[in-house]
Amino acid sequence: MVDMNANILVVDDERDLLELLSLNLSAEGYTITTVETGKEAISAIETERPDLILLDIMLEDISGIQLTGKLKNSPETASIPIILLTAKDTEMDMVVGLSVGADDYVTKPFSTKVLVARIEAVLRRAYPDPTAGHQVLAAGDVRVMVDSRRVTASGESVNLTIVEYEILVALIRAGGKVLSRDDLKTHLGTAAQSESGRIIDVHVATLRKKLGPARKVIRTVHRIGYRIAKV
Amino acid sequence: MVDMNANILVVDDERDLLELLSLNLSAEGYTITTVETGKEAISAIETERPDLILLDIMLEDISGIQLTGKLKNSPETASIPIILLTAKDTEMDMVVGLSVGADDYVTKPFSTKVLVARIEAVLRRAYPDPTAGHQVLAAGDVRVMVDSRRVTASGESVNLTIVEYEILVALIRAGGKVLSRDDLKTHLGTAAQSESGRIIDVHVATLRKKLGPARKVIRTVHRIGYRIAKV
DNA sequence: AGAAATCTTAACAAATGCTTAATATTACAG
DNA sequence: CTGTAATATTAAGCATTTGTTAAGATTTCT
Repeated sequence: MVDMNANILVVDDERDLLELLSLNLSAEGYTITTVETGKEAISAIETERPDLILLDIMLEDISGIQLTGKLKNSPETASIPIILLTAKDTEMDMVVGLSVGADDYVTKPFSTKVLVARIEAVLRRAYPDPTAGHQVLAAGDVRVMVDSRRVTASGESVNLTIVEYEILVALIRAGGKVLSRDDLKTHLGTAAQSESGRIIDVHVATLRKKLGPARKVIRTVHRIGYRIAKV
Repeated sequence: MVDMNANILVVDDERDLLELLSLNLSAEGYTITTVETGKEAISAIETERPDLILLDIMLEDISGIQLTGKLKNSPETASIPIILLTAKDTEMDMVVGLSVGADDYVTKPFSTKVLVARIEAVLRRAYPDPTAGHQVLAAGDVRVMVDSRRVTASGESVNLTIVEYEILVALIRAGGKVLSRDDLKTHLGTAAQSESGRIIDVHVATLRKKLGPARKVIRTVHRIGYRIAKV
């Protein structure tokens, strides 16, 4: 379970259903907030910051689909998963709902068991286990996401070429140890020939340029090579 | 198991077989109703509303095939799955039976084990697990409804070929991790052969074209492969 | 079997980035 | 402080990689 205490907002204009859900979902360990109209929902989202929204497709003041579109188009709320509650006979609406950005739907009537299963599936998808973490290399303000080969410097995303990337990773993995230009060439596979000398210098130059202010993590060691600054 | 307590109607004019099935299937946890004629079957279907019908192809008053056609043509009964029981020497009939709408067939004589396996397979197909949920994959403005294999880009429905779809899903499931062209070929099963490399490029091109403005969710990683932008 | 859709191959155009070379700047010895 | 060697930077040519298109091969559907 991702978050046993997920904060769920239920939006529906049937009081009976609200009461029922409130009771059953609380019993499952969720924190429930209920509102009856789209307007109330919007303000509740701001104040409660729910982890998940259960949204009836038919509300009094606005359609659940419109509200979904609205929420999914706003950067602050786009990441909040939404499960639509629909009647069986509104399958068309449901398809539209999904294409507008809803994460799942459940047709009424539904059992608590089914609903809880869906809720957990959606939560699991929306909030992946952070402990499963992807490998991240870091040096100073520079971070390297190994899986996706993405690099950030001072929080900014940076686009490195394969050579620049390999040089950076080799240096960080060396953990402060000095790597000679030949060492680096070896890491690049281009090692064997090691003909002309200035290649690495050029790549380091472009790498530093792209790193911007964070460039200081790459230190030159005169007559020896390069190393990562441990700070 | 979808429904351990499925209600099964057995229609056959051999009493011995009825008794045998009744015994064995009850032991497997199913609720069994048995009748000997087509006429009885029709009234039993109305009163019992069975989840599955085991139907002998040769009855006294009506052929199992005719009955199948009748049931599959009536809206109220069309969704009830039917397994035909046939003798080995009536293979022709069996083919006709399937074309009329039967869901499966078993040739006599059969073991309980085989029959139960078929029953469960058919039930699983007819009554999918409601807790399985309707998974939706998302990346930027691209959404994939896994159930229906439908894809939308910027809200517009998009028609993808199998290969394009598989590439898209593989990339999204990778969650931003870079997939090499070989990785993608593996996902397509076309991995082993197909030496020349440009295939994936072409499919990615057509995929991007179809995605329109949302094409930017597929990023090229030079010399490595492709990945999904986590926008 | 014929038609339509899809997959694959091949070719060329465009872009990317590696490398070279030429020039500017910095580090270090004396 | 000055000269020399080492390093940094920049720009441009060239090779590789990728994007795209169209035609042929294959599969699928009717």
